[in-house]
Formats: sequence, C-alpha cells, structure tokens
Amino acid sequence: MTTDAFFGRVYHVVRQIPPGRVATYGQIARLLGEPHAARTVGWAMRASTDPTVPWHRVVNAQGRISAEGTRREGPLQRALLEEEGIDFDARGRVDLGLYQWRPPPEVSPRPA
DNA sequence: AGCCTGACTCGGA
DNA sequence: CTCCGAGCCAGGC
Repeated sequence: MTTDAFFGRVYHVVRQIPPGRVATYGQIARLLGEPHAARTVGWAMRASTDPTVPWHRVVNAQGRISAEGTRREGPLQRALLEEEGIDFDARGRVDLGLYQWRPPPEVSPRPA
C-alpha cells in the first residue's frame, strides 16, 4: 500500500522489540527503508501514547537516552530498561553491542 | 506554499 | 571525550 502511515510502520517495528533489548532510531528507520528518517521515528515515539509500543526500548545511536526529561510524567526510560535487565555504564549509556535488538529475517522476500 | 522545530546521525575540530 | 554544523523527514503555524 502506498498508504503513508509511516508512524504505523514505526510502531509495528518497535512493538517487536523484546524486553531486555533496545533499538536505535536510525536502526528502525533503516528497517523501514528510510535510513535518514531517524528524527521522524523519534517524533513518532513522542507523538504516540500507545501503551503497546515499548518506546522506552528505543535509544539513540550512542546507546544514550534522548528522551530523558522530555516526558512530563511516567517512569524514566532508563528505569524501565534497567527493570528489563539492561545495564547502564557510569555515563548512562547502554552497550549496544550487547543489548541492541537483532531483527529476525522476517519473511525472506527472495528465497535462494 | 513557506518557515521553524524536533525523543536523530554523522563527520570534523 | 565534548562541541558544532549540515543533512533528512514529517508536522504544526
């Protein structure tokens, strides 16, 4: 479908991030075929209040939280992640090489 | 239609 | 390691 709903696609991907794992804005954008739409992804997260979307599992490319303090209410993103077993270093960063979510191959569009 | 902003990212100083 | 500037995308005014 040519239908817009870029946001919808973003949520669809974010919903697939399992607990204890994180993804970056750029990673999601790339999965959607828009490697330069990272900002839009972040915006989609902020715009959405959908509880089924684990927005807290999305951090920036540096493994750092970009939304800390931006939210008026609710638990801090970092707290939610630590609850899932994710560890932060002294600078408040996540080791992406250790916790970054690895999206499944999904339906191979082109079987060998 | 045009201009500004933003939960981003990368490259250079 | 931190700071700055430019590129990209979609929405609000």
